[in-house]
Amino acid sequence: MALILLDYKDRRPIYEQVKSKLEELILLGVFNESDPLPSVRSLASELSVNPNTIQRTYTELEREGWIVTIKGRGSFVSNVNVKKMETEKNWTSDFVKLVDEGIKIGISKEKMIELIEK
Amino acid sequence: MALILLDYKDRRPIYEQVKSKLEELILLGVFNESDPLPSVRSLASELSVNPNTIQRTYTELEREGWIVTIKGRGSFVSNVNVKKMETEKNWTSDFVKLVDEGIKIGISKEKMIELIEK
Amino acid sequence: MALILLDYKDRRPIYEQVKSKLEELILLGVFNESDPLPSVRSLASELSVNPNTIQRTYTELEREGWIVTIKGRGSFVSNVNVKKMETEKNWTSDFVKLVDEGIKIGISKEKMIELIEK
Amino acid sequence: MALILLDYKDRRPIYEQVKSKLEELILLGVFNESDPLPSVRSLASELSVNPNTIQRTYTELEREGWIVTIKGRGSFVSNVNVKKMETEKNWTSDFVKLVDEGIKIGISKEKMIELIEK
DNA sequence: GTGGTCTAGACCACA
DNA sequence: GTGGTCTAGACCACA
Repeated sequence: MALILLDYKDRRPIYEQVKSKLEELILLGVFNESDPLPSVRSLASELSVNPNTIQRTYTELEREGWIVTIKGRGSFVSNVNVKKMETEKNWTSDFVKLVDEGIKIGISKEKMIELIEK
Repeated sequence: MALILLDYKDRRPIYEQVKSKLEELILLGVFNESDPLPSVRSLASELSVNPNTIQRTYTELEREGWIVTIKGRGSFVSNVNVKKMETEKNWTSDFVKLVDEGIKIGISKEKMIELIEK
Repeated sequence: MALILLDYKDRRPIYEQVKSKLEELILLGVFNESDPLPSVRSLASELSVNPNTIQRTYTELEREGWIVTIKGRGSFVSNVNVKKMETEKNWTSDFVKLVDEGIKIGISKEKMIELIEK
Repeated sequence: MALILLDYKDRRPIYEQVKSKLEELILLGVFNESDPLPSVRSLASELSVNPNTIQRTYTELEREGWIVTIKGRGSFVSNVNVKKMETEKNWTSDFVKLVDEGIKIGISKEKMIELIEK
């Protein structure tokens, strides 16, 4: 089973879809620190997209510190814990803000919890 | 006790701060359908801002269907239930989206519920 | 065949629907000057509505000079020509205004004529 | 020659007169998609009105999708074709309604066409 | 009294 | 330079 599926209805560019899918896989521990990512060419052919598109994904992932690329060797996951904490902190801040807003407009905590458990 | 307090750390314009405060008060039932809102001038003097600023708040609230204004008479709350449903629907949609995203990056439902109950 | 048909989808009050139907019938010459209108009761029962509703229609028609009511005799069409001219004048003024506006927004006279002849 | 002339006999507020004049100019193709509109301040001084008045005109034009405003850059015409279709549709609907009403009160199609060609 | 519009002019953010 | 917000204060229509 493929780990990455492109979504035709998603209006973001492909390189960005692939980028956020890879970030998710790293955060979920499917790829761990120092694990090699698939090569640009192999991932491109698996998804039937142009290698340039995947190249762009990898370049951006490296720029943001998710992976390191070693010439002639490949790309490897890096800084998992830093990234995990960063992402979790941002999400938590958004979540708390939205919960506060919900309370202000009269939505009960029970209703919120129900929405989560559903 | 004043119902509305301006927050100088809030970077939104004053007319918008007052607007969202009034929306909250309507959603929470502090102002009910057909209740008169304070007049433009009286609210302006209570908050020590220019009447034009409050005028703008009321114009936008009317445009969005929160209140109806009768010339020479004043402004009155309108459509409370419609607005309640609209606002709740939008909030719920945002919330569900954020919860999904949280799950994707590995945040447990327990952690989310904890953030709500805190 | 009944001359007046109520329209369920019309959101105006019944007395007003009947009123404008009667005005049309007078303007079109179905009822001529001095002709008697149906009695309040007979028209009410024909349309299956409350006589008070038709009473209101007739009161308003009299107030605006379309008919005269003679106690014990009934209601009669009056001032047909005055009303014809008034109505035509108002309609023409609206029409000319709308045509001007159409030209301003780039609608050709040919297009307008086509809309009429269709 | 000035493209916009204020009409002191027009009882609508200035900001609204200017607004509908600009809409006409866009519909007639005097301003095309992506064209810059005059800046708030320059149009205000050209018409000898307060910049706030023109500011209001531009804010409403943006809210209704006629223009897009880029802070520090200026305001630009947008969505010409969408707006053309919208406006034409509304006008046609009003026109057809008025023609129907005219027929009901006994005005001949010939008379209508004459009013248009005059 | 109420809201609606407008002027004159300041100050801010963005580019 | 551009637009966005705000103050201070006038004058109008409506009731």
